[in-house]
Amino acid sequence: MNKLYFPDFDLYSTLLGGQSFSWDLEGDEFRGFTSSRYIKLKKDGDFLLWQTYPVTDDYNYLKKYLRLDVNYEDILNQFPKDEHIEKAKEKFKGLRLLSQDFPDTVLGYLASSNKSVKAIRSSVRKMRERYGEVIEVDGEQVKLLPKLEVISEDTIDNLRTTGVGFRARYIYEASGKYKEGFLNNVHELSYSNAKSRLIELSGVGDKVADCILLYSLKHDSVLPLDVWGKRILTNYYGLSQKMKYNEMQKWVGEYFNGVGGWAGQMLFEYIRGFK
DNA sequence: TGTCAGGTTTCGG
DNA sequence: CCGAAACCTGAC
Repeated sequence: MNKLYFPDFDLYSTLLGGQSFSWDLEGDEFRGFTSSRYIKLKKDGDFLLWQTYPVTDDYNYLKKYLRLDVNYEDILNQFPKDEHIEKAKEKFKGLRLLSQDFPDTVLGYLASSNKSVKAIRSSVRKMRERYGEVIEVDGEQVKLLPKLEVISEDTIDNLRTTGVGFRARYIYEASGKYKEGFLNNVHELSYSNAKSRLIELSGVGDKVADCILLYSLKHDSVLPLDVWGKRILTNYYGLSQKMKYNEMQKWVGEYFNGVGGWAGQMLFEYIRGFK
C-alpha cells in the first residue's frame, strides 16, 4: 500500500459517520466504493496507508476525495470558541469533510430522506448489488457504486427492489436529468444558484441540497439542517424551533465563521452519540 | 406485530 | 404562507 504522513485524520468518524454511506470497516482497514473507484485505507500511527482500484496508485483521486489539501489547523482555528465546540472537538478532532463524487452524492442523498443512516446504507448496497460495475480487487470481485446513467436505463419498478421505496421516482428522474446534462455546471455556481438548481429536482429540498453542496461541492459554510442539525441549534445555541430553514442557515453562516460545515459535522456526531 | 425513523411533496386552510 | 398528512421500507 502507499503511505502518506497524515496526523489529525480520524478515519472512523470521517468515513463511517453521517456524510458517506459507502464505507465499511474490515478489521483495521476501511473499504469504500464510489462510482469509479474502490479504495482501501488504513491508519498506521500518523500515516495513512492507501490503495485505489481498478486504477491503482491514484493519488489525485484520493487527494480530491479526502480533501488532503486543506489546512486542518486553519479550519479548527476558525471555529468559534464555545463550550459545545470544545467538547465536540475533544472527541472528534481529526474528523474531516470529504469531497465525494458529485453523482454519487446526489444518489446517496436522494435515497436518504426520512431514513436512518443504517437504512440508507442498506439501500445503497442493494443498488450497488443491482447496478454496480464489477471490478477485481486483489483477486476478489467487488462492485462499485452505480453510475446514474446506468440507473436511468432501468425501470422505476426495478429500482424499487433496492429498498428505496417512494424515493425510486426521485432517483430515476434525477438520473435521467443528470444524463441529459441538467447538472453539468453546478460545481461552478454560487451556493444559492447551485442550490436552486438542485432543488428543481424532485426529492431534493433544502436539507438534501445542502448535503450535496457540503459533502461533494465543498460549500464549507453550510450545516445541513436535518433533525440533528436543528437540535444542535435549538438545544445548544438557543435558537427557536419556529425559525425557518433559511433563517437558521443564515445564523449558521454568521456564527460559525464560514466553517459551519466542519464545526457542524463534529457537533452532529457529538449530539447524536456516534462513537 | 407495531412503532419509529425524520425529508419532501402535496394538499387543505 | 403554514401545518399536517402521506409516502416506502428497514430496523428493532
